[in-house]
Amino acid sequence: MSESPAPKPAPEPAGPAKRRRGAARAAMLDATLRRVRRDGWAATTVEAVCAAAGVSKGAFFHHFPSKEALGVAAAERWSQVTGDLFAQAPYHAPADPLARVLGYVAFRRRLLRGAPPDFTCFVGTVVQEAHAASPALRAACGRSIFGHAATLEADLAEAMAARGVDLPGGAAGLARHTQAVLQGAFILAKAGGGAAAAAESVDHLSRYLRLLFDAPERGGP
Amino acid sequence: MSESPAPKPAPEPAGPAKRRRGAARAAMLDATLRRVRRDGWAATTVEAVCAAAGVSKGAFFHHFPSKEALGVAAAERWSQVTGDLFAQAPYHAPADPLARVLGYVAFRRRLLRGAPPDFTCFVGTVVQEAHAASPALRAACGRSIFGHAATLEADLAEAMAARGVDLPGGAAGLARHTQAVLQGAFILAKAGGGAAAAAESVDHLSRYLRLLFDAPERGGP
DNA sequence: TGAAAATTACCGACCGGTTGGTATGTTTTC
DNA sequence: GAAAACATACCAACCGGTCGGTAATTTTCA
Repeated sequence: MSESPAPKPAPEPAGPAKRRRGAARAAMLDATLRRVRRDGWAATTVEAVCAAAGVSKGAFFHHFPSKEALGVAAAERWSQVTGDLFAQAPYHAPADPLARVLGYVAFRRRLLRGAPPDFTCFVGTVVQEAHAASPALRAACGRSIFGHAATLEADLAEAMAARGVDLPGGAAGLARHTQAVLQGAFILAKAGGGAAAAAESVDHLSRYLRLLFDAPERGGP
Repeated sequence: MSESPAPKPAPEPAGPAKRRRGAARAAMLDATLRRVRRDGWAATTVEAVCAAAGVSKGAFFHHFPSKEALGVAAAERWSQVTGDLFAQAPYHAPADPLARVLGYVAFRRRLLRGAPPDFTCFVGTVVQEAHAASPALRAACGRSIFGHAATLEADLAEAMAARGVDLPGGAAGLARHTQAVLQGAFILAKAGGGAAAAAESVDHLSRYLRLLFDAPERGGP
């Protein structure tokens, strides 16, 4: 999936202060999410993760067999954190499925504030760097992105059925497209456009959906 | 900008065979484009570039003061190679500006074949990895992406004027959105969707443009 | 014109810092 | 008291970058 606010303003003490047993793993995961979104996957060293999490290198390799395994675990945590965020978001309330879909896009749009590290997607960042070198990481990121897309499918399918809209790729294909627009928006933001450039694209996505569902007779290519 | 076929099936002899003087620099640039599209920026070492180009490390640092400088030069070469490709493409022929715009999208769609390294964008890949660490690289990639977007602006503006379409971001904003969709399509391809997932999104982009220009009264948000 | 001079192109060994990973010891918790 | 949860010290490989040197090319000027 993509994007979210800080996955929790956890205390994260700089030193190995007193912490609940087993908290080290979670601290390393959170540090990984934050660091990678800022610096990228390759530029995030395990020592940097350890320092940010306030643990030693020995602790790191006690919990994770390799940096790659850390990435897979972090991608799964990303899926969970963002999954919760979107599950609890208010856009599910409307009875009209189209309103729920547009509410989702508006919710995403509202998250686009601050600098790229604040709103860009962990798994989107990682998959671009690691897709060739690490099948396991690629798969974990793919599950996150396509899994999140799948959460939109039901609402989209319902809206399409209600308004008689038919598309070549179906609701699933349209759901994937929403994620492509978001991921591309993040790239433009990183290329210098900032949150404004990303928001612009999300606005176009919203407009596309409204055109699509207001004028179902103007179907596919 | 984004994407293209192989930037030239140059001979690129593996060894330091007889070559025209000064060809080393071009060979290194081409090797960089190919390697980075396959492995990413950080995973592409200067020694790998040298090996692929059939030159020594000494030659590399004779032509480029640093790896970062190589990246900037490669981004500029990417702009030039892809600029030529699109300038010579046939989609400029139609008299109707909307036909030219849709021709561009169809042309991009046709390029989506093979594996991600064959159709993804060099500067899009680099900027995601290097935007935080290297302002110079970020700027070079930004120029490439936004510069390519600007080549669509005139046709879009003409089409909008001809059909009475008005949008918040104007023709420039819509041009940037096309690039966001393409960049996002590449991410989905790398996440496991392959060329098919990318093509699906480009189809949605084409549909958006057709809806937008066929129904100008259904304007912005 | 032609050879000396200067510049450019290129080579490959080497260096110092970094990085992922390991081996081993110590503390904490059940 | 044993096992899990840490910490410390260390290592080998790697990577960007440097350096002294050589060959080819171009420029200079008698």
